[in-house]
Amino acid sequence: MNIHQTLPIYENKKDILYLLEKYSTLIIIGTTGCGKTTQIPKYLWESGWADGGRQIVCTQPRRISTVSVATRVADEMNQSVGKTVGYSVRFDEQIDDNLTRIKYTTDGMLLREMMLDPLLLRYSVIMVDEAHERSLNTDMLFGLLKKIQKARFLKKSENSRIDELKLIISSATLQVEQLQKYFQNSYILTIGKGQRIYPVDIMYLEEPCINYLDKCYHTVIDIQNSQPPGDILVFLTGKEEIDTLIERLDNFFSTQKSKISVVLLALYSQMSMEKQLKVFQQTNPSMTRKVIVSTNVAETSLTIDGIVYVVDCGFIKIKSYSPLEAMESLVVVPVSQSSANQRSGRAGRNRPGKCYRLYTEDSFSKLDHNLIPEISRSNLTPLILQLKNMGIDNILNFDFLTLPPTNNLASALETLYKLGAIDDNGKLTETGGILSEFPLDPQLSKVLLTSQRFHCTFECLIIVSMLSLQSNLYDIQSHSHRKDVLIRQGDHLTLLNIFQQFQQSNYSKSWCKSRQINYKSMTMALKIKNQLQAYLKKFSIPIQSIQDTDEKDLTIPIRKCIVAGFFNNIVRLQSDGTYKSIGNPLLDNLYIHPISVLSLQNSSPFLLYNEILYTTKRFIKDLIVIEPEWLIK
DNA sequence: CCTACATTC
Repeated sequence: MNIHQTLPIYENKKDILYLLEKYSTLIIIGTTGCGKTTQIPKYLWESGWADGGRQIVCTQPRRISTVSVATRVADEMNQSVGKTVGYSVRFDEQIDDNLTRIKYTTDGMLLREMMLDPLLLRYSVIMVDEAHERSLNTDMLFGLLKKIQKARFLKKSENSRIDELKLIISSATLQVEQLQKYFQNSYILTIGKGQRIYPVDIMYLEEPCINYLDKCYHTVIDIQNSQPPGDILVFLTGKEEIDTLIERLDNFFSTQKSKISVVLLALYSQMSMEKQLKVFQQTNPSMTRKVIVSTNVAETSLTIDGIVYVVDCGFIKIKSYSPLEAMESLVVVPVSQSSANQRSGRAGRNRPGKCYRLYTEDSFSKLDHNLIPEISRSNLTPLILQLKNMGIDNILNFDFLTLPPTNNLASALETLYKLGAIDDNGKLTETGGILSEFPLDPQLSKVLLTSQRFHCTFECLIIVSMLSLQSNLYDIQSHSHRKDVLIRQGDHLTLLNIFQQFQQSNYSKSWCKSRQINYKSMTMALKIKNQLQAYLKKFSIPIQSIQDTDEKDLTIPIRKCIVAGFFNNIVRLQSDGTYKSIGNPLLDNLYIHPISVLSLQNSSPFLLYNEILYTTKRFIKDLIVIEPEWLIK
């Protein structure tokens, strides 16, 4: 028997093909490992869905899984990836325009494609995978795909060359009634459990615990002292908790003698690749026991073999957005039932396992089934600009699976209006059209676009690339490691200097390391810069440097461009030494974050910030000094 | 003086 025929999905092959002929949308429920992601596109290809130059596309929420699944499917077909099976993610593409019939891509990439080909006519079937995660891009895809499906259905009657668009929505959880109602003429198909999943014993606390970090500590020690060999995966909410637990466990185990020694490993996405890979290194289970203390990365993004015990603290750190303060922040909230189940499932990949939930069974039953979708707790400015680009003028009428809070929609529209991206009627302007094409936050695109007028595109391109990094630039906060790169006039100019010196060092890893600058972040900034450069060329924007002008203070034009994008983020010095927003009365008592170069010495009456952090105080960071008269425009 | 989940174009 062929190995692929042992996957549970094989039994459903005929059903899937039949149901897809009959219904417009097929909703497939199947657990991880059931083979839906790898096998369904292949079945469709075999049965002719990619004939006549058409393609089958399958979207993923993440880059890594997109590349790895495409590679695996190509491998199963004894081909290299980029022939019949290809992938397309940002910065990396393996597609042959003539040969590729099955394409894996990120949902963000498919959204980009829609801007060029609004009906996505090359695709006969679009499969949206991991729909239960409800990522921002997945939710946006839902609304747009539904619209495309309708439009193609209507056009089909007038133009025989246009095909109906078939959708497959695949989800790991059972809560799909909402999806079935949402997609017309849809059908739910449940696929048998993955054969490779073993049973996991779930243990709850008798009494709720006060300090879950403490409870984690004792639970790990108990497992080590009383349970047979097998690695442990602990879920916590963030880096600091992880480091604390590891330190405490290290102190304990270093004084203990036992037959099986313990290896303590942290896991979070900010870590360097080398450190992450340690988690995957095989150890001899009769000699050592790995204890991996992780954030949510291990719940969805990374899968580690050999885990037998899972310890679940019951909490998760998520993004939350306040439109009134125009501020995103992170909050710790109880996990959802589906997250908890996903976490416990990590214990049963290789053999039966155990999961210790550090809360009571009663608390579990009271948890929400799913978290609030990301679209309801995000800044929607970029998303709405993209919708406007696709001709969706009335955002309130857009068919969101979950309608985001009206406040978030309103504040996004207001920002777009102030940026000049939409007009009084809410229609996309010419500027807005250009802004939406850049793979950037609209405010950053605006800085870049404005730089043409001030002849400093070369400098702004670098600053914008550095600002659009989502991860930490500095490994250690202290300035003392970076004295030679700091520019006292502001953080943006420091970012520019860091990038240029990094380039002069020939992109040296050790140059970064000796200054405690994150190398991963710097290489990402370089990739972003190169990509943006291509877009500038597309819009015929020359990359002029301010150095080539006869400007006296070279920083003034650069600072003016930043104001053009971030005019909402201006603060004024008050008599007590704190800053207050000039536009938003809610933003008061703001302190300069110690990581800013302006924390070293500053008494400027007006500053512009790029970020507010709400920790012990409200801190503003990524700052430059500005002149109030620049604001009148 | 310092509280960064995870993603994506």
